Amino acid sequence: MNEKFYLTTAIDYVNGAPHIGHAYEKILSDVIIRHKRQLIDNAFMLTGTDEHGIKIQKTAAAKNITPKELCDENFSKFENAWKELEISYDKIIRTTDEEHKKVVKQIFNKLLKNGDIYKHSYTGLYCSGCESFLSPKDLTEDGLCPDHLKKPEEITEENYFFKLTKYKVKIAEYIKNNPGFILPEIRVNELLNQLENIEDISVSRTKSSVQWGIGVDGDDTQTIYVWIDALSNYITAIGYDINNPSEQFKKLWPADVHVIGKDIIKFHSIYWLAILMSLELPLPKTIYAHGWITIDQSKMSKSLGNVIAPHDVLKAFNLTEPDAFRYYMASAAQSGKDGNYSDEDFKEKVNADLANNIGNLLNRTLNMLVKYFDGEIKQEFISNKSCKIAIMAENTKTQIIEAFNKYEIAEAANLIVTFSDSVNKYVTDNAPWSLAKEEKTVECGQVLYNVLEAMRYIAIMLYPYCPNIAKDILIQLNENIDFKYQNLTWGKLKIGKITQKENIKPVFLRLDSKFATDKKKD
RNA sequence: CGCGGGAUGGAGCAGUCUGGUAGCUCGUCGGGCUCAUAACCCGAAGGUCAUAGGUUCAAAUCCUAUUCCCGCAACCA
Repeated sequence: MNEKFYLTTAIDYVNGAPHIGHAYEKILSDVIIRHKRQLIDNAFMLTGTDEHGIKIQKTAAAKNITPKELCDENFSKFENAWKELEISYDKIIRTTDEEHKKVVKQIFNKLLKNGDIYKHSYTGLYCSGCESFLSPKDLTEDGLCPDHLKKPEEITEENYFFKLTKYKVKIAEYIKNNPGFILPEIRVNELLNQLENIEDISVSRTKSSVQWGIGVDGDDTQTIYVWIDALSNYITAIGYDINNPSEQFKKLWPADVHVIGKDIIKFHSIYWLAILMSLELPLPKTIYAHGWITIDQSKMSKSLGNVIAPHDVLKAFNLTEPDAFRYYMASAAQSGKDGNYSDEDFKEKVNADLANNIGNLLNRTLNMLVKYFDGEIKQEFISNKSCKIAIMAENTKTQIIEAFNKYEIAEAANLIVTFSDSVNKYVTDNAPWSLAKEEKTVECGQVLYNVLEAMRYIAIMLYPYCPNIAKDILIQLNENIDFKYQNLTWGKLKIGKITQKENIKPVFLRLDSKFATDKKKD
């Protein structure tokens, strides 16, 4: 297959440790990329960390370590968190990578050469406590810095500016002519309004105020600011080079989707587009903006002290695999909207869907297969593609692919559960236990076959969310571990003796409420 | 009038763009089943869809006004 799919996540600022907000985006992205890998061979996921800037510099100074040491320390926290959550990225880029820094300098130079970057001095109110400029509306009524209660000084600084205004019209046209470029669509108008008021942006800081960053070639006084440094990661990571772009870059670019938070849409759909236009590169196909995760209905913040790390959740519920957390996160919020996390909801949702609905369905059916047929699926049990369950399975599969194309990840998860629901009902309606008693052997076997074949569909469709549970289901069905959609057609379930009593075990156990209670005591 | 989101049975939400019997999950109550992970299936109770007007044969849905909540603008994805 020649098709490719290139997904990127936002890169995280390594000024602290990862929390479930960071995790939410990575899980959504990972679910998408795993789904795409089920359909095509060349699906690539990029994630990374943003490591430059004044805040890192200051935090490091406060801890009496170098900025690089701080970045290394925090980077490994992110790396470990993603490992624990089984985020299957193909590459993780750090903006401190030598290759990245080299290409960012190239990009800056090219923009300069194009005449899109110019030097300009401006005068603003500078607070030495914040070490940054404040706008008049940031100040208190008395004209003081709200954080330091000091009067900012008026100083003049010379920086490089990028001619964003030059691309304003082209960007607006691109957004208008490409429905689906910004998802969810509700953000489009918001963005077009912002675009109206856009001005040229400063793309450097004086070295005297920010040392920790990529320097401008041939200008010792300036450090490249976040826009060009951070946004460029999407191309530098896959081998972009002004003079000699890699094969991988040629194959993957443009990105199929940039998965980002709703707060940074402007930077991606305006700033980033303008930079790409100036570089004369193709533009990304979609910018998908997810909402926030709130904790017990309030926003996660350091000051409220309600920041939760993904590891804490797994630990609190004594989970050795991330599946339940992944499932919950990916189905917590409707596409693009905010979602909420609470221990109660988490427990309720995964118990209901993964244990009671899906897990128990497999369990009850395999038990019947052992009880009535000694674990053997016989040739005469095979049903054809026109049976009710087969049609439902195929429809669900189709709908899931459609939902993923629209990045409706939670909605796709619901389709799986709804299907599993119907199969549970099918079992009750056909009561194989009664058929067995009445010695309607073939009919009973056919019902079990339909359910187990449905389970195979469920396993494969569930895989992007819950890779371990999906694998467990296939193992218990004695199937090959293969999650490609290509092989997902009705009637391919293996026949013969597939299991015995000792092999049947729950694929997901209900979360015991006492774990949550214990956690609160800590 | 800073910008944006929201208000729907006990809880959490969908439905609002494209008006036409108010829906889902969880919880509660009653029943069923007995293959299963205190599971699964069926049924019931419970909502004048924030408020007040308006348009319409018909409004949760469209229009106008009002009230309340929550984000952003300020650590934080």
